[in-house]
Amino acid sequence: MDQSICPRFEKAISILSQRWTGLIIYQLLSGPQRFGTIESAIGVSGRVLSDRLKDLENEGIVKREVYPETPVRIEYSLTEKGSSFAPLMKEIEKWSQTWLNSPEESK
Amino acid sequence: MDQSICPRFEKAISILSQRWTGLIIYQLLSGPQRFGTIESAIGVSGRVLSDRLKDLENEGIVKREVYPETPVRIEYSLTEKGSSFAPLMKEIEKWSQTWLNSPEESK
DNA sequence: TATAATAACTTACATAAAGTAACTAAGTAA
DNA sequence: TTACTTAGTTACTTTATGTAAGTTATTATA
Repeated sequence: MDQSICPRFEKAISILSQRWTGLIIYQLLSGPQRFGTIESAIGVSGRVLSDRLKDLENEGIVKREVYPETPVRIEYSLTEKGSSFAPLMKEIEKWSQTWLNSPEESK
Repeated sequence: MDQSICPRFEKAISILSQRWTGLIIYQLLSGPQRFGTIESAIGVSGRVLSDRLKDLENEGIVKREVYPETPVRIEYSLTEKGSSFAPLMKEIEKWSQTWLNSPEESK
């Protein structure tokens, strides 16, 4: 199959091209948040959000913290590795503002 | 569902988070290429590559040109809009080189 | 005591997206 | 007439995602 694409680059792309991961990271860039907040902010289903957060935790991008209040509060936040996506997100924002005009016409 | 994410940003993310589109754009950044070349370079199936190229053409990101040689040669290339992904790709590369170390351990 | 509320998930099931491999079309060449 | 090549498409299988109900733990309320 491939013979020339850098495996690190491919890995990075595979993270970003998995549905929802980009938005989850973007969302967490605005600070630690709970499961339900992320869910309703980006419109992902709980089933998939649960999967993604586990994946991102395994990648060392997201950190999960439990606060034993009542009811329990669990907060997800970005690690340093996760926060390092900020410039990338800025680039996406920049691209979108330069090249995407009417938000309507995109169906 | 969501109430605060910029629709342009969301659209950009939705392009990038669709499987294969990032790699297809990246691949085309090295110049115009034929269907079969892209297919084997990134390891995507023809069925999906066909879909994606149509989508990207509709988005104005990719251009399709027919050369009636024998057998016919069809070349896909990036439009200006497509080429403008270059800085974004550079950021992904940069991120991957900073944060992804051993290409093995990522299974 | 029993019922209800809340957050964070999980499970079972249905639909959509992607992979695989065989097939088609057009234009030669053997 | 058969075969070759590129660029797809089609039929079918597997995987990913969506939907909605259920689970667990803890506390409040009737």
